[in-house]
Amino acid sequence: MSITMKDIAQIAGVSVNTVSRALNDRPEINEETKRHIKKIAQELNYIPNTIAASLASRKSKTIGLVIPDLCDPFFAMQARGVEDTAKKHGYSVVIINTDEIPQNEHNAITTLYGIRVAGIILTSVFFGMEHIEELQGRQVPLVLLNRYSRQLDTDYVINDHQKGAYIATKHLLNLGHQRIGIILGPDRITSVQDRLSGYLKAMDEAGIKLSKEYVIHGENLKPETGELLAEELMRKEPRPTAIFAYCDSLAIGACAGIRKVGYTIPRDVALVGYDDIPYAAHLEVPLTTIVQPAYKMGRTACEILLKRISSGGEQKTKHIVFEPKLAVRKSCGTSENQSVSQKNN
Amino acid sequence: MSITMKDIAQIAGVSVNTVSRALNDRPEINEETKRHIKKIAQELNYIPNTIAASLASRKSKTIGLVIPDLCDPFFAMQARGVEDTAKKHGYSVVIINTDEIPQNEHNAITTLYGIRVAGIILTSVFFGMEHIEELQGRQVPLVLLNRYSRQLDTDYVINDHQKGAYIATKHLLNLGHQRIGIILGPDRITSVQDRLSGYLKAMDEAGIKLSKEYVIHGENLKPETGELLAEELMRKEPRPTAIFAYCDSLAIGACAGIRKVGYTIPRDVALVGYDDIPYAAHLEVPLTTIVQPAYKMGRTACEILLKRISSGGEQKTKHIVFEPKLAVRKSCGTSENQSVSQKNN
DNA sequence: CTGTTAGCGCCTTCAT
DNA sequence: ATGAAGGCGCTAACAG
Repeated sequence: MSITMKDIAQIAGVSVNTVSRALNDRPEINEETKRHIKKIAQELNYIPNTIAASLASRKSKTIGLVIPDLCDPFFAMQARGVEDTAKKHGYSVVIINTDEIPQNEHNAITTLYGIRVAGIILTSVFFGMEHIEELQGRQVPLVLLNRYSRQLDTDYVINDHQKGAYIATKHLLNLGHQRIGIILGPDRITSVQDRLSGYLKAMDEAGIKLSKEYVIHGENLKPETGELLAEELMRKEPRPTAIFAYCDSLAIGACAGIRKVGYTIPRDVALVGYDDIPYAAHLEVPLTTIVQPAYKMGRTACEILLKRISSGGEQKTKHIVFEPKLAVRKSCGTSENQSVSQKNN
Repeated sequence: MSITMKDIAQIAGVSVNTVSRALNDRPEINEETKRHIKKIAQELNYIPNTIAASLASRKSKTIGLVIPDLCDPFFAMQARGVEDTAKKHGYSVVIINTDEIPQNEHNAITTLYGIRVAGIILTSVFFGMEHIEELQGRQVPLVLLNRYSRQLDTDYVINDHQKGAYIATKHLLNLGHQRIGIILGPDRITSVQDRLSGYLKAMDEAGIKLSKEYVIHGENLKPETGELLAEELMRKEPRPTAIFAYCDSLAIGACAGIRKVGYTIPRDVALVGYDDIPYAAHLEVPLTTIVQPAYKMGRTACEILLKRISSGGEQKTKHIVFEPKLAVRKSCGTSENQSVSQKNN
């Protein structure tokens, strides 16, 4: 079958163990024999069987990444941040998409534990934390990305969802809008709740009594969903003059939905997104949005995970919170047609 | 540490072997004891150690996906097609990005072989085929995605690159354009060569003597690169009246580049992309492009790979070629300002 | 420094 | 239908 240390050992006339030591650059070995063994391995095109090594050492060199949807550029960038960092440290990453479906997330964790990954990054955003407790019980190093838990003591890397939503809403308020609708993902997602709360806070501070009609949830974060939700919102009476979308993917769909029912951005309705995916700036109407450093967040999450893996779990939990920033583009109108001068809180 | 079959065996008062048979639903076992064992496993929250199983059975349940860049929506969609399909069949997928760098691709293959994946999908598009021969030598099932090899007998799933480029170029020619520039990725990528050749064929048929100045290659497929290349192209004298971009990512960058040097799409220059990523239709100027069914291609590639894995490699190689389609949008102008009536070849 | 002895957790013969 | 023995390829103690 495939060539093994045993083969090399026989050729070199040493024990398997010595081969192992040579190939793993252990200190307790003669430089000479090491070179010799390495040369033979080279010639035979030997590639070590990582899974056998994992089994024997109880140490895996792969990590798991559980993510809602790779097709969403925001998550894709985070995934790259993770993968690049993992690779740099000799780790591979198994990616599993969940489409925000709780059962999928649970299955993903089971699968990853089955492979005995060295650790898991949970980017999916299901509100239930049972899986997580289970993982903790199984001693699997874990980092939450884009979400956190108040009850559980885990590392996490997030953006300040509430603040971001607050800034976005405030921006719209400052432009003079009052009837501001919001389109969101499923209620079970923690960050959906956080961003909603930021929105509510801003509305409340502005003394605006909000109609519940203006807050609507979709089943997922895909553009198609955003389209539907925006249509629905624009058909309310009176219709909103501004919409805040939970994320850019929904916002992109919202653009289409708004257009479909005959309205124009920003003339009839202002739109703000969240994430600042690379396409936001290039849309038909460039999108005003909240910036998150997706790649960096992925990298950070991975670095923390790797640290926790190598530290054997004995270290204080880390909580990294990135600051959201507003990127003003055309989807809320230019300064000429703004009612109030824009103040970036 | 983590609970094993041995633990279950002790509790159930049977041999490890029997546990294995029960949990794997083997036929040669008493229904009664099977139920009993499964119940115990359940209660203990047992999750089998997949890697131990792999080592013993010499069968892995993970496949490798080598991809240029997850952040490119086209590849992301293909990746999802692969992942969904793999998951459905009980496989996990390890994704490795290469950024189109040959050395990265080689490393990726080594890594994947190291974890003894059941098979590999190579979406990266390096022209060298040495790695592939090596894989074949190592008997690793392999499917090429987006590229193919004439010399090597491997499965592949592609879109007809040459034809797609031909259609795109023809579209521009039919609109009356003569000075058509083309911006491409690195020359070592097979599909870059194929699309270039489709473009050249169309130009040749139209009897247009082409200045080599209008054909430019970039180092990668990122929008930033597209921006640079488009700028360069628009500064030629005389400047092109149309640009065909190797892919939508480059095209999106090209939009920015064209704008930067003071020109407007489609008034001053027409633009055609390739891939039809989800954002193409929503751009500042909706992009005319060649449609590829990315998700389906990923799914198909994965299905073929899984078939080859289960067939033990004994089956004829499969070559799937998807037909490219033109999606006409605004980036080449509306019919009013077209010089020639548009004929979709 | 190197070899020997034991596994890692599971699957695969072969017996029974 | 079940058990015992052996091994997958490697690492981890020990010896020496």
